[in-house]
Parts: sequence; structure tokens; C-alpha cells
Amino acid sequence: MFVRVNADPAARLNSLGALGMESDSNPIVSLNEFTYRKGTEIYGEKEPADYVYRVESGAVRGYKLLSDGRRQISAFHLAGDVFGLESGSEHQFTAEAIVDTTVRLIKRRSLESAAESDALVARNLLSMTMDNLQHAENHMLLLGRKTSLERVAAFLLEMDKRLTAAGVMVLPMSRRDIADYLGLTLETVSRALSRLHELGILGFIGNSQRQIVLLDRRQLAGFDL
Amino acid sequence: MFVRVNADPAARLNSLGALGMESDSNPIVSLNEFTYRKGTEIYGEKEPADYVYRVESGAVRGYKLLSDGRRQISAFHLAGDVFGLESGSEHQFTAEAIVDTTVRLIKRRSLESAAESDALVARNLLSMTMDNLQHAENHMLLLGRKTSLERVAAFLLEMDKRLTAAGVMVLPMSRRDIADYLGLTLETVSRALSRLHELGILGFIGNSQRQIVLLDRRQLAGFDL
DNA sequence: CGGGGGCTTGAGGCCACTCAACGATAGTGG
DNA sequence: CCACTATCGTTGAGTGGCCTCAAGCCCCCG
Repeated sequence: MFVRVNADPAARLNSLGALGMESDSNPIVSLNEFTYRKGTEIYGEKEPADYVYRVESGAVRGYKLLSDGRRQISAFHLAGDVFGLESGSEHQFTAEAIVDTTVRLIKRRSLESAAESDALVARNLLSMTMDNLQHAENHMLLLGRKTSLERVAAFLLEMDKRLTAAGVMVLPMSRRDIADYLGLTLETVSRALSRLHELGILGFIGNSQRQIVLLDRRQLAGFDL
Repeated sequence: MFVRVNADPAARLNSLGALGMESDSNPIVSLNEFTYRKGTEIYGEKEPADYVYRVESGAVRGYKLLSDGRRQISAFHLAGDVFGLESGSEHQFTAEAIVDTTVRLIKRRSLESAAESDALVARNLLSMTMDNLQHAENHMLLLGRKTSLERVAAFLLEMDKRLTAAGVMVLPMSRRDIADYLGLTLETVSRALSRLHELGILGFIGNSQRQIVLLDRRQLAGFDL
């Protein structure tokens, strides 16, 4: 997906130095990697967008807030995902670690100069951004036109593709996060999951409500029009 | 509804002639320009994305459909806007002319090769795509978390910025289009507009319900949190 | 004029939200 | 290791905002 960034070792070292100066609180520096603790902010809306991030492990939520606290999560970023790429000089939404999360930082300026001289880097950047846009367009359809059951089904199928291992999907995010991603309340999400459980479409593993087995992907896909 | 267009631009220009035979108005304007009549499809989902389009005049809606007909319009493209830029080789949504619309076609391949050799072109492409992504993210917040009144207020402010001339905003799209853009029904949109009218926030010009004057942008912005 | 599409307005219904209680779980400190 | 607490999740009852269904108006356009 996005691999050619470290082609320039000088840029890599530069971003290391700059990052070291900024590490004041939670983040732990390990080369050009940071680890954020569960629930901590990686960057906030309106902050200068000097870095781009790649998730090494963990999970990140990107969201926007209304003045009265209503929240819309626009994307979950899992291992391998790149986020923080913006048009202007300021971030347009907030990014928070959902669980303890390690990210690799890339200085934006060095990325820009790499794109300037290497058309392959530029093409990858564009392709990544277009993929994000495509995801956003699909999500608009979900938010604008799907029922609660359809939304939850779509969510499960999306997560299934991205983080099912050994038949079990371990969700890093809470019901509230899911709700704010799907434009629902957490109660509605919970009810939809219970319903899918009753229908034999999914099962829970052990005591955790975050470990899910999809028993009938076919029927689930039937809810995702 | 529309003649399936060949990938070859020469064939496409030829089809202009064919179209001219079945349309009664003036179809061809200049070389790589094309005029679509009100309500006609510019391209459909799953069609090969061989061209990128720039709106010269008119208005275009881009939308996705669910199998049962529910529609979500992801963006309105007005004069000056570029649309049709996709990640894969196929279009991910349908584009239709809302009113008679003239577009300029750019062959995708030639754009790609231009980006390959000219970093400025590449940067503009990326910047444009990022702007689209930003719009999509704001729209997700609207669709997921805003009330009907807030959505209509946001819509009016957006259109006001883009197509108000001489104090009057002339909407090219129907109530149904607005509803499908905002994730509402046309009745709810109509009620919200009536409400804003009662409140003295907007007025209608003449007999048309599509010519709107914003009388109190301040108060309107108060609904857009 | 007659037809049709676009828009508004009203009445009633339903799906998701709100409010609330409770159970389960995980994190904390003794 | 256990008690304590906060957080998370489920479930129920009732409400409400938007949707559905329907009627009627206005305008455009033949």
C-alpha cells in the first residue's frame, strides 16, 4: 500500500529529531514510532498538520464534534492504515487512540518533497486519498439511507474483513464508538447486535461482548443492501 | 436511457453527432466539450472511468443507489467543479445532469501521464481529491448527527457560498434532490424551508420556490452548529 | 385548458432516541 | 486475593422526530 516513504534516509532522521523535541507527555519515543495509551489524543482539530501517521499496532478513531458534544466518527484506522493526511495546514478532525496504539510518524514536509521528486510516491498518496474518499462515499450512503440493522450489519462485515483472525473478530472499540461511527445511539447498536445474535447470525466468545464470531456471513450480507 | 459510450475519444466525439440527431437542441459546443440535457446520465456506477469532467455550466448530481431505490447524493457539482476522479478503473457512483449542463472532458490516461511528469499537476490532483474528502467528512457529520433543520440550514449556507448572485440564490435542484443529499425526505425539507420562511430567515422570489434570498445569515448560521 | 410534475401541508405511524434500571466487566487499592 | 468502584453493555418503557400516506395548490408547457 504505502511503503516507499522511507526512501529518503535523511528525511527519516530529520523527522526523528523533530519528534524527539515534542515528546512531552504520554508518547514514548522508539525511533520514529510513538505509542499512545488508550484514550489519549494523537492530534486535535485545528492543530497544525505537520505529520502523517501509519498505524503499526492498535486502533485509532478519527472524529468531528458539534458544539454540543454530538460526535461523528468518520473512520477507524487499524494496523497498516495511514491517517492524518490533510489538504490545509490544519487537521480537520481529532484522532484518538482507542487502545494502546503504536504509530509511525512521517513528517509531512518530507513526504511532500518526496512526492515532488518521485512520481510513484505522488501516485501512492493520491491513490490512498482516493481510497479514503471512496470509503467516505460509501459511508455517506450508510448514514443517509440505511436502517439501524443494515448499518450494524455493514459495520460487522467491514470489521470482519479487516480484523478477523482464526474465525474470531476482536473489536477494539466500544458500543459508543460503534454508535458514533454509524450515526446511532449505543442502545440501538446493542439491540441490533442482540437481534443478530437471536437470529443465529453471530455469536459471542467467552464473557467478552467484543469478541464476535460471524456464523452466517451470507445472511448478514443480506442486510447490507 | 443513454448510448453506451466507447472508450475511444474519437468514437465519443462521433457519438456526439448521433446524440445530436436524437436531441432537438444544440448539443455540441466545442472540441472536447459536451452538453448533457436535463436529467440525462453522464456516467453510471460500474462504468469504466476513462474520463474526468469539469463543469463549464449547469449542475451535476453524483449519487449511489441501494437495491431498493434509496438514493444518497454525495455531492452537487457546479460550474468550475471537477468530478469523476476515481481510484479504480470503474466509477463508484452515477453522475447525472440536473439541468442542461456543459462539461469539459479530460482523458484520464492523459491526466495520469501529465501528473507523472509534472509535479504541479500531481499536487493539484491530490489537493482536489483532499478537498473532496474534506467535504465528505463534513457531510458525514451532517448525515450522522444533525437534525433536519440543521441539515437544511447547512445546505442553504453551502449553496449560498457557491451560487448566490445579486443577493439571490437560484437552486438548480429539486426538493427531492436536496432531500437525497441531506438524508431526509422531500416533505421534511419542505417543512424546514417553510419554517425558516416563517421565522423571517429566508424569502422566496417571485413564483419560483427555487429562488431564495437569505435574509438573516447570522441566524441561519446559528442552526449550523 | 388539461395534464403532469414539483411543492406544500396535514394526519397518523413507526423507528430510533431518551430515560432508566440492572448486570457484567475490568481496573484499583487495600 | 478480594472488595470496591467506574465503566461498559443489555434490556425495558415511553417519547418524539422524521417518515409515510394523502390531498390539494401552483406553475409550466404542451
